Amino acid sequence: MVNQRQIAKAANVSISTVSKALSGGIETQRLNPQTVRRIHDVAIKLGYQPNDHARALRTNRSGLIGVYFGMGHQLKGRPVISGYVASRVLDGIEEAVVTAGHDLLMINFTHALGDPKRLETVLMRKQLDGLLAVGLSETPEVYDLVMQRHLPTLAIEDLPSDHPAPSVVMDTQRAVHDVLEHLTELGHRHIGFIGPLHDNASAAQTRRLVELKSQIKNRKLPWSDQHLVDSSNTNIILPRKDNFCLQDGLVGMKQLLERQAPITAVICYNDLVAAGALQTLSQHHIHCPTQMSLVGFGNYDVAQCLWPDLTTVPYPLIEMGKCAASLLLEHLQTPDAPPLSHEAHMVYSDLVIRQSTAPAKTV
Amino acid sequence: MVNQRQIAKAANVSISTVSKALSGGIETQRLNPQTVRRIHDVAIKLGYQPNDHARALRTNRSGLIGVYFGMGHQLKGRPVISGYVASRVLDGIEEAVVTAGHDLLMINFTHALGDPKRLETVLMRKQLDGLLAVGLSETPEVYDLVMQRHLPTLAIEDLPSDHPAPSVVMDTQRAVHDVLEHLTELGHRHIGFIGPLHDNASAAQTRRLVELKSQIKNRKLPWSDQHLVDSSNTNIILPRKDNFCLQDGLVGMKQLLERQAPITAVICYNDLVAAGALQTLSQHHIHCPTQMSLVGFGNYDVAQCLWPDLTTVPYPLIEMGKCAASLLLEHLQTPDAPPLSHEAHMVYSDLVIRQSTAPAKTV
DNA sequence: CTGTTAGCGCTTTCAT
DNA sequence: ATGAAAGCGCTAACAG
Repeated sequence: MVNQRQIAKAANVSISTVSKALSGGIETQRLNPQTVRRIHDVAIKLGYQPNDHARALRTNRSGLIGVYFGMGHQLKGRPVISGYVASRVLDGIEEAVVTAGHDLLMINFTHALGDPKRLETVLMRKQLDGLLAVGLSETPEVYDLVMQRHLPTLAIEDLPSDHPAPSVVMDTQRAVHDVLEHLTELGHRHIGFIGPLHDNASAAQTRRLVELKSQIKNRKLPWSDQHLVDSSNTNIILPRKDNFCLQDGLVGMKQLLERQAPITAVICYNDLVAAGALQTLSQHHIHCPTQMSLVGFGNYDVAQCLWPDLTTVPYPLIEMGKCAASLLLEHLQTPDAPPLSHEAHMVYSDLVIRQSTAPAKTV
Repeated sequence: MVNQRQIAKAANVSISTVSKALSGGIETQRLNPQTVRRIHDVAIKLGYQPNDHARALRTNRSGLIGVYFGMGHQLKGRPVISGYVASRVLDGIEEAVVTAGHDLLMINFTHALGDPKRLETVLMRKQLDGLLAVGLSETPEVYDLVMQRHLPTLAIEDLPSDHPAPSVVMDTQRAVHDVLEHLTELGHRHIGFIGPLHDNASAAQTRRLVELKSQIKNRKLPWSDQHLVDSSNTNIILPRKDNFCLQDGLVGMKQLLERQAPITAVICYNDLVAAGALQTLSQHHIHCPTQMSLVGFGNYDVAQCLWPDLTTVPYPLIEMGKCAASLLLEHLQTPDAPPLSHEAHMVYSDLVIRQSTAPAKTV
């Protein structure tokens, strides 16, 4: 393994000159350009790569960004990273972090559910430069920890409600707006909503319903308990099995139909739910979209595999990961930067209109 | 940040005694148990955590495992980690690595497609202890690199065909056996196969077809070009868009039907393809499973969302990741271990029988 | 059983 | 414009 000493010897300079020449910073400019060039040439010829551990030890900066996933992403020992949300966010993060020349260290709690100690441990041992956190709201201790240690941190999507942290979130308001705009343009007025039928709705899922209610009210569309199915409303709490979202849709749509309300369009809290709803519709011989329009959420792969394929609001998770990572890295690269802004950065993506929505039947 | 010196002072011992006491190894046992206990107490009271960089610098072992994804996982700039295969494998790896007290460093080539230099760089800078590689077959240079550097490496699923590397793969033979057993028990004899209709079949996908042909022959089932649709066979090469697998199924099943062969069951190279095939069937008013049985591969989420839901062979990717990581870590923890065995470790998971397969029509 | 010492590779004053 | 030297926190060889 070639180090600076060997370069120094080969280039006939001292080891500290080598360090300065290769640092690329202001120090480099103070050196004789010829010396710098010579050192560079030697370094390349010898195939030099700096030792990140030595550098980290000396400078207290590791070049590592940590990724933390809250407990919601690993409920009941289920895998974390292959989850819909986690994998996409991670993809965005990875792209931005690697592009910026940093490296990504996975930290999570698969084996220590709800134990923020693990994060603290990694933090101390690995000297993380920053943290990206998905699902902070469930573990305020983690938030306290990073604040106390002044660890630059950005929350993604799911931030502690009581302490507003620097964060990147989806623009739910706009999403709901676009869905309602689309449906009302098609002539729908009685619009139903199928929400989580289990006891573990995420902050983002909750936001969707709150926002929907508010905008439905603003638009003066009809709304009552009849239009909504979720566990607050029905006392149905489905077990959270592998296919729990699908079940929510199957059961939710059944509920909705039994009520015989004059609903012509249903919004589902995600695409899997919509898939379940679609199955219930076809079992009841109700044709989608001519008799009932359906809107999903997320633009999952499933959305394209169904027939009819789903009109849906994409959940720009990759973008969100990328955005959060970029903001964090920019912050880190600015010396004496002011603390990260506590206002949420909004990310959005346009409604994808497919075959599951059609004009409302004119009665 | 508390270090060993502070512990030494507080416990009235020398710094090297602290190191020995906390090492947990054979050195610890040579010390006075009382001293060890005292040092431990102090360490805990002060909240000591070792500095991994210092340790790595000193010992040349970083405690880091790298994960490498080959180019197939990031075709045309598409995201890597959120891919079906990558995310699941990663999940298994993460679990095993973190359980064993190591940490996971993401390395990949999102921004340096086909550039093994990037791996080399990370290797040198970060002193990786080992590597887990998914998709090695596409980049033999990477394989050469790790061999040359004696970096303990385990390939997952996709190994270089010419040089057999230590690897973990799915037991394709058994998978195909179980599918054929199931179908023949149901009375099917004319069995079709829809393979990749694009020019980038993975090694695993190819293996499935090869194995199928071989076992069909052994069972003396009818087989001809009529039973197969893939790009070698039809000159159809679909563009690899977002939903390319679905398209393969849509188009592939159409081809198969046009041939009017007496096929009663079709195996698809994955569940998304089966989803496409199902759509084509319903457009042609052919009922699945009574008129045509369908078998998928992978047990994707989609498989459960379809109607009928799919009989499918699960692809035990999480298990495979876990298995590979465990093997690697075990190897690393054994001093003077012999090189990793070059024989492939097999992982398997049982056929999931759902609604898309039924007895063959007796003509 | 415990302490002294050297040094891993790098950055960073401080001198020259 | 360059070099000498100190030291980041830890481990390991050696000495006592």
